[in-house]
Amino acid sequence: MITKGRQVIQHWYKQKNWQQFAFQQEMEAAYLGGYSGLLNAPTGSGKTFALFLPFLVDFINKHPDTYTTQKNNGLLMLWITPLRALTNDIRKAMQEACDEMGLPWHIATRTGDTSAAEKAALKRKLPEVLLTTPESLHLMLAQKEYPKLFNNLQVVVIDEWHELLGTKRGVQVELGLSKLKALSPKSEVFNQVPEKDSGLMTQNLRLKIWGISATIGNLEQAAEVLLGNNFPADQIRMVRANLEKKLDIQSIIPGNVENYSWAGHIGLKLLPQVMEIVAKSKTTLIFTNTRSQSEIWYHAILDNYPEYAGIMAMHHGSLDNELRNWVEQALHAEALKLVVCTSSLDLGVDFRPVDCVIQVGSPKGVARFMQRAGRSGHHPGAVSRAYFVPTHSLELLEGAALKAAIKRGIFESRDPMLLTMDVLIQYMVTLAVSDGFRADELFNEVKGTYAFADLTRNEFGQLLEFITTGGKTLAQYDEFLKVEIENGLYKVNSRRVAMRHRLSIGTITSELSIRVKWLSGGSLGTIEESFVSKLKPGNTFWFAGRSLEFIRVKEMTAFVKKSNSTKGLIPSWNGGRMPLSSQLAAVFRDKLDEVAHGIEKDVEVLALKPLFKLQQELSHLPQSHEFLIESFKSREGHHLLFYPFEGRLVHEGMASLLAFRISKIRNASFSIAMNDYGFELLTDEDVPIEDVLEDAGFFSIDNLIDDIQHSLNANEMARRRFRDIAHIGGLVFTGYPGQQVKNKHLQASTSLLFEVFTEYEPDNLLVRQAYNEALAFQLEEFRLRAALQRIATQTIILKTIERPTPFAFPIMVDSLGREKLTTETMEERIAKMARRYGAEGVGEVDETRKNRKPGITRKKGF
DNA sequence: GACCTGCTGCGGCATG
Repeated sequence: MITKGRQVIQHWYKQKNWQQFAFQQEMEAAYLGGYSGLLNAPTGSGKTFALFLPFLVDFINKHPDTYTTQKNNGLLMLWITPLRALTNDIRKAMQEACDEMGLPWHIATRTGDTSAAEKAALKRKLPEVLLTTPESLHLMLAQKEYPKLFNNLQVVVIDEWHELLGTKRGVQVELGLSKLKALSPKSEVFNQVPEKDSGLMTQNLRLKIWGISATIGNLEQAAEVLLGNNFPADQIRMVRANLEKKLDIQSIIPGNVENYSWAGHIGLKLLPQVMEIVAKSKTTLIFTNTRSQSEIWYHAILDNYPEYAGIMAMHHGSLDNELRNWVEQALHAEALKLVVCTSSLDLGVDFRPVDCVIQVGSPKGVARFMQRAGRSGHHPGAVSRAYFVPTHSLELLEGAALKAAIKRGIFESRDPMLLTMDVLIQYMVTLAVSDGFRADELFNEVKGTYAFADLTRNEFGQLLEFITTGGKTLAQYDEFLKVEIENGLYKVNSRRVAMRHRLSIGTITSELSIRVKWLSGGSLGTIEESFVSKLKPGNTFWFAGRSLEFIRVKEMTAFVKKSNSTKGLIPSWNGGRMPLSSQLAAVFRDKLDEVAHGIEKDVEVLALKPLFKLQQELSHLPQSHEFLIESFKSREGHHLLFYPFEGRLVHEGMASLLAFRISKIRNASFSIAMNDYGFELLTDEDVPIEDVLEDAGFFSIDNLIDDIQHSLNANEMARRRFRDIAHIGGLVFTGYPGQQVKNKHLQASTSLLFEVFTEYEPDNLLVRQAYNEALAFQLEEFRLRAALQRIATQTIILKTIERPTPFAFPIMVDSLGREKLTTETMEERIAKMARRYGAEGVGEVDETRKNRKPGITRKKGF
């Protein structure tokens, strides 16, 4: 028999003239069956309705006669997204559906954009559906009597779970869910875990938890993390959309690879080819890897293709929100033909008009490239078109690797974070701020999460002590005594502490930046202090796609006016440095192995043939069982080049490690340079590399941690990590909104705390976390270990070379920028380098490098 | 306080 709910939905589908996909039906069955789990579906696949509609069917089935009149049902569905903008879009879609079906419901959002009045209204009258962010959920948990809000809660949805998984925001979500589970009726089932598929379903578990995730390498684990390790295994389902998305990927191949840049990261040489594609497409997104790169590209297009003025825009994270919103709307309205952007457009609203995506430079990962490619061709059945633009010759092989990886269905995993004590401390204080908590209860709830499954009672005790007394070290400072214990209830009584805590909920930390404003008012975005300090009044710089004259800085604001000059500096920002993912790196090595075996089925490989031929002549093309080391002498000293093809972070760690191990045999100091493919050790000493290689321990993983601690400034890395940890854990207060505490002070205070802890309480959990994070994320220890183990099985090919090879050249050029101060421009120096080594084959280096000033001394290994 | 190519994301008071 067809239920009332199904009937209503079917009718609605018909009116909409929509078809229901198989996975949507599967999702509905799982939902109505009372399951929780993970929906694996890409954006633009109707995933929102795949979850929302079953929820409506369920409700209508339960209230078949009153669903059109019944109001004030309390909060039934909580929908969490990582992006504020998404909450608004989804709200609109849901509200429209409810209106059309005659449900008199209120769908609301609650984010940082919600006004105080609206927030108060939400408390008085709960909406049926609330869309919010992880941070706002925790702010709700910091309110008095918060459990009342969730009295009627039926389901929590975590949208874009893959984006949160692997971050501290993800851990925050886990903790939030653990509380919602504990509040839900029959929550005791969470402590009795039946066998999976035992056939005995734990009945009446009312709260359902569903995650929505794009495809990642560890979907099963993603579901485990989401639901926690105390979730009844018989109530978990995985629903996969399996929508065949047609993807058309092409690499843009430079006309003459031999003359294409051997090094560089900007890629402007291919501008004409790129613009040909743009001209042929309706709407194009050009993705660049850095904010300054998008400014550079935008500027170059305006210079060379002035006809794009007015139909082209830019989008990146340092531009003002107003500007970005305008761009997004204009994209929707088909008013733009081209947008140059960074990953700020990776996620978010669907831009239907977009029919072409161009990726400039390595996307560094398969999943990221897929995500971006998917921004084009959103119509059902449409083909997503994506182009890859290499910024230097060897990068072209990444194009072949990307295609192969996608064909093989390889995706990166998102590794969940474990035992992040800073996030737990923040959560504990959050609960203490509202209704307070009892230690044993909370310990059990928290143990149910994936992140804190291994938390010991002793560690938990240390955290309790920390928030009540400041712990061993800080006990004498009042400001760390936040939480009081009253009859076993941990509670914050001070209004000041409570207020300050609410102000600092969240796990995202960022540097203080300088706002760019017109003299006449109106803000453009933000730039960094270090860039502003280079400017003198009257200087011109390019930002937000405009030529600006710098007037002055006042109170963290740089005032500017319009400039007519077409030349000017382009700001750079200090963003994160992403290494090539290990999955993409592995396929890249496969491709290289094919090359070494003379397999030339890829257009990219075919185009690169002359380059590889030269590599073979000058040195060697390593097969997968070989590890290439090149050595040569120059006026600069002795160069050793290693090629693990394992991403720059691993190379940085391995370079320091090997330098340290060499120095144990022979006293020498090294300069280090690296890119995603390999690294260079440069020294004045004549290192007997053959002897060093004979030493079995050279690539060994024995004493790895110890050697790393000696070779790298591990303390410094941990100290920097500790800054964020101290912020999140609430050890420092970053100031009231609009009057941030100066960075210098914060640095000084976190640095001081780090030292105090290290000295008096070396086993402090937060300090330990800082070291662990440095090891895991800065050094990618796990990957480094795997790489060393791989190398240990490979045959080492040591080649003495006369001049830099195609493999070596990009690494050496990267190191140029770090060399001693000279008056030569980058262009002159590269030309000189090419001449010096008689590298006729060496193509020109990227245009934009010409203007870069040489600066700063070369980085010392240790 | 280092970065030299270097991303993204959120949140926020005081008061009788």
